[in-house]
Amino acid sequence: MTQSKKDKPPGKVTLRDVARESGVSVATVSYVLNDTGSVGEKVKKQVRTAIKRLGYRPNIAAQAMRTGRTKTIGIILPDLRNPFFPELAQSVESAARANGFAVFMVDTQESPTAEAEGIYKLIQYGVEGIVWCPSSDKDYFKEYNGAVPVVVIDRPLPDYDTVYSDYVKGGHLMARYLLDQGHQTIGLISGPQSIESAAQRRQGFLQGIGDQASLQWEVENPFSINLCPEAVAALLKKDVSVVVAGNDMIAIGAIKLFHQHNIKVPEEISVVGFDDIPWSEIVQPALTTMHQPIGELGKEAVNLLMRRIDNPKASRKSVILDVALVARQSVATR
Amino acid sequence: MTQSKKDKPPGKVTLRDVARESGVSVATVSYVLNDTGSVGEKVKKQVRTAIKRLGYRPNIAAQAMRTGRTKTIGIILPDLRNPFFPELAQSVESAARANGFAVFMVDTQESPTAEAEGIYKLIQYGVEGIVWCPSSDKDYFKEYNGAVPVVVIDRPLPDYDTVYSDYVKGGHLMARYLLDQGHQTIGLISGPQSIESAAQRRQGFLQGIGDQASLQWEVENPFSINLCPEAVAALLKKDVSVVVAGNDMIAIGAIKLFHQHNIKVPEEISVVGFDDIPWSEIVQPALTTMHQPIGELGKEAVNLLMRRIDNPKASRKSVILDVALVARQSVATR
DNA sequence: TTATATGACTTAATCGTTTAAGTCAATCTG
DNA sequence: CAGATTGACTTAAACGATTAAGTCATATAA
Repeated sequence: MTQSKKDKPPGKVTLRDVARESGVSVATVSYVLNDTGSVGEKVKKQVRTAIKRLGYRPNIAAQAMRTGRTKTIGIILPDLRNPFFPELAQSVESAARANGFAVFMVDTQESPTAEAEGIYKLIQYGVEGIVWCPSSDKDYFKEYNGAVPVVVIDRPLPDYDTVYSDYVKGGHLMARYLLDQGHQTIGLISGPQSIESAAQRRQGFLQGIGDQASLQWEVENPFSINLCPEAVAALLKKDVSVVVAGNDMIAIGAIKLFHQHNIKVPEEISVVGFDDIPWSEIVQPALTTMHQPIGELGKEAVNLLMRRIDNPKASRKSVILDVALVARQSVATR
Repeated sequence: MTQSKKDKPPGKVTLRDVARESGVSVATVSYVLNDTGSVGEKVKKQVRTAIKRLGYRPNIAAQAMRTGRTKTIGIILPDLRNPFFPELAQSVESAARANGFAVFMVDTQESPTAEAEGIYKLIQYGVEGIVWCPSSDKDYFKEYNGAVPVVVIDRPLPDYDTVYSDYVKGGHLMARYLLDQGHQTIGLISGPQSIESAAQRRQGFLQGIGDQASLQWEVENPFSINLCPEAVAALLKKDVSVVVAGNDMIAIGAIKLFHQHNIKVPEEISVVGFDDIPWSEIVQPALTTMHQPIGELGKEAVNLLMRRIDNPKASRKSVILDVALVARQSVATR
């Protein structure tokens, strides 16, 4: 029993242990840890070496209970298998980490109940804020109103801090580009119009086109690689020179369909997407699309969240990020 | 001031509030909450309605401090942008949630320092266990030895519970398949041989081939879509009928390269991968590859972790999951 | 010189739970 | 009917940190 004190399981070293080791009170140790109070240089040194020697780490749960701050945030995502989200999650996590926060991830797998439960759980775990990518248009936070700071990503909801890309401009740019390339007949597969971001893309695009080209048909499709029968039927009419998809997933679905039917992209029909997900580079032909700064979105979301955590009654703020066309090989010049 | 008690911020309702509201002691409330101790039915009812009325939720930080259990685990990933990991993360998160655990995600972005820091942080946050996908072959847990249960995913490390796919069998199956398809000349781009999983794939494949076909060349490449110059040079020799890649990312890199050089896949050269990541379905031609049950991996990892959390001194256990060939269009019959 | 401020600590209350130990009536035992 | 048991609670001590308030020399001011 020579070292009865020392073989505590690591990570279970407490403030009290450090205090005993360095011969001062726990308060003093806490003061040097937080650099508050007033502590003499000599004692500071002693305490710090004791901390090193014992390998002390503050217990965050205890800290949280005392101060009410958990130094955690949550991120709620619809589906990590959708290639848009991993990058977002990554950027949120790294930005949070840079701010000294850890992040709870909840992937709702598009289930509304999971979304509601996830929010509930996160609040229970005491997160100081939540980055929320809504999977439906339901506002599950209403019932927890103000319980916790929230910033909404990718969907401009009226009651929250939000961050999203300039979809309207994106639509515009895409329209101009296609006109410049000489396209006159257009088919549009837009995303679910109940989703604000899908609606804005559509609106921006239509405005951009004006009466300079004709919209042959338009169908609505989920943001998915799987196309609804109406979309398939429309695509196979082959009466347009370019298909404009609500996002890259839909565009890739269209490319796959064309390939199955031996329709050459872009020689016979051009296809464009929106988002610039990683897939758009590896699909054949590589997809011309509108780049969204996904990483920036995450970073900005965390910024907004930190701002609101510091000042819960700050006025609502939205940040809108810029988009840019990336021309690859899925558009032909007419 | 009619409702001075009721407008506490939600989520800030405490046991004490419930106790006051229902006219019993906090202990009693705790007992009905945990269904321990002995409490009369009538009081139970009272307490429960008080809980409902006030919207009480236990404060996990406080619970954690008292019981030492945080009901959280961590997952450490090398890079969410690598399409292998989102699905894994998703399955881990949902399995954890099913067990009543929340999960901290840390994406190290392949940085060893981030990996070390992440582990450190997770322990500090008091996670009860960690699912670890090592990004290098460094064992950062050694220094925290036993501080926290760990299960290693995808890489069979000797000192931990591990879960991975049957890479050797996968290599075998792939070899047999290619032989069956009449391939005689093979080029191999294997993954980093310092990584156990890459080594096992290679070994299984080579064994499977035996002397029934000739290995024209072999190069080592990171698990990435970007090919090293040696790999590019080898591929462009066009002296093989099939290229066997260490994983799907490498395979897709090869397909891209062939496409750039107008080499037809699979007509001129066949390509196979390993993993069956989502990308392999959308690349052109769709990739023939070895399916790993990624979702199962995550689920099993959580199982192992729960087992070890319940019984920290259980004997080491590894689970090896089955693989299956999925034949798509990137292999031609000779 | 006496009062006062300052610096360097310590004491102890507190955060929201859990839980061992106590209390006290009602019930059971012999 | 006295003593032991049980059931239904309450009291209070933790858990590991933070921090307001207190103590007590020593330095400064008047």
